[in-house]
Amino acid sequence: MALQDAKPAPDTRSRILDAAEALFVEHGFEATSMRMITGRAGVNLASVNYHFGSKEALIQDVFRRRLTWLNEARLTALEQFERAAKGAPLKPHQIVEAFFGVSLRMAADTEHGGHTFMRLLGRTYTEPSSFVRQFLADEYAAVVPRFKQALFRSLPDVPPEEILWRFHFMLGAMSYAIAGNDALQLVAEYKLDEKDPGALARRLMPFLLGGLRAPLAGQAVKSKEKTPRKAA
Amino acid sequence: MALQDAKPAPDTRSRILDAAEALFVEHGFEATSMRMITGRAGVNLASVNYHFGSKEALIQDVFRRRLTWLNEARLTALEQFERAAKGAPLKPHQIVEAFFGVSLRMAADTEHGGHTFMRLLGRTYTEPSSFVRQFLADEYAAVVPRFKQALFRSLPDVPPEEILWRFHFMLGAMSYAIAGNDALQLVAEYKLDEKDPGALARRLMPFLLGGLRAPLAGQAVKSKEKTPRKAA
DNA sequence: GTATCATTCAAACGATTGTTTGAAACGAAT
DNA sequence: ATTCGTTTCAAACAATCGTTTGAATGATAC
Repeated sequence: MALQDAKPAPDTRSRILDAAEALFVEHGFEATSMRMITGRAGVNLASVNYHFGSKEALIQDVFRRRLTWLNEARLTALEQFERAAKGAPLKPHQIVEAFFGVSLRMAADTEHGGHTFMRLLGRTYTEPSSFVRQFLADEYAAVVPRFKQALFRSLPDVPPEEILWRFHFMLGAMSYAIAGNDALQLVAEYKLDEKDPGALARRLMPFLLGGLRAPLAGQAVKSKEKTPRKAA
Repeated sequence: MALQDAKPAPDTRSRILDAAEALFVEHGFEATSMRMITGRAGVNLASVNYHFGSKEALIQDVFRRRLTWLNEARLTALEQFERAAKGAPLKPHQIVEAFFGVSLRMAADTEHGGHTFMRLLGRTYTEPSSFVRQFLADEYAAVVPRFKQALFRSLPDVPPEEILWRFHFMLGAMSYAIAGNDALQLVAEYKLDEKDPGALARRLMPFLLGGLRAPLAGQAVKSKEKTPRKAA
């Protein structure tokens, strides 16, 4: 075929990736069998091992396909803000926007699989499997230090350790907001409105910023740690 | 033996529960086999099916053993605040303390398995397996409405829907803070200090309150939703 | 001692797992 | 038309899965 120069056509490789991505979200890595994947993709069972080598390698490729792009987009967004700032420290909301805003926009893309992937990614942060965690660590190695440094400069009065914790908290809130859409039904009766993918971002970003800029715990008061008295 | 009256002795049942709890955190439900569980517990393979019936039933009992107590403790804490308030609406920080403070105190208990269990619980919110989700929903059925109502009364100016979202965000931040301790290593080089289990609570509670009370998103602006221009 | 109960044990069950194999089918180049 | 490299296919592989079985063991009551 000649017309598959632009779009390589739904070839076996990407059909497998799509099917695996969706099934991993639905059932998890372990509970998703090769036969489920190849069955959904409409390809032969052996083709996964032929194209990817193993199930582990397939899992990694499922992530690599989109995670590399995502992290580059986050870096690009950060650098754009930094260029505009001309050496001045960024505002916290800009850094949050660069990291989490990009993620949420990807999660809002329900057509090209971005939504599915972000659910999978969020779920994977708590994935016990060690090789997945190691893989994630490698993929994030180029991004995290840049954002850390930007946050340190942006919030010079906040202890760096505290900033890292809050970054971690923000990551958790976002991941659950995307991945744990099912868990939301514990709290509310309704689901996330699929018709308005931007709604989550509009609700989450203020929460993240509010948490990031919350007054520090009473580091002066160190009497009893029963109940935090008042924060604001 | 006569001296095993006070402490019912590490009987088979609870040895299985302990081993399963630890292994589920370490490897997840699917990746943890019956043979791993019985091997660590030092009991016969068939004893799981004898005492619990099936692997599914074992999983549910692992949760039930501690979750029932946890939810009762959360309710007790809430009712204590409500009694003291004499009908007046509670302060947000009191509600957060009742729900999340109790959880964090359980997570700080590294000796009696509370820490292990809370990691497992946090991880399970994103668990795809349907029967676990259904089970969690049932266990939370008595607790969630009470806290929802308390929050609605406490924040009469905030739309109820927004409150539910923020409750969901808080749940996510806490779950990740506990369960995703491994994910923290993506961000920081160090781990949570095991010697100071209360540290997490002191860091997390201000973050949660800051997010809960953050100013609402600019619900007036509704121009284009390409890139959120400015938030603050 | 003997009967009765609950529990433990080694062994095996069928089903399913990820992976491998060797032949068949395909497309492009000679 | 024939060769070559790539891809697909049905079938089988050993390993492991959760579960079941029936006999051995233990403790308790008669």
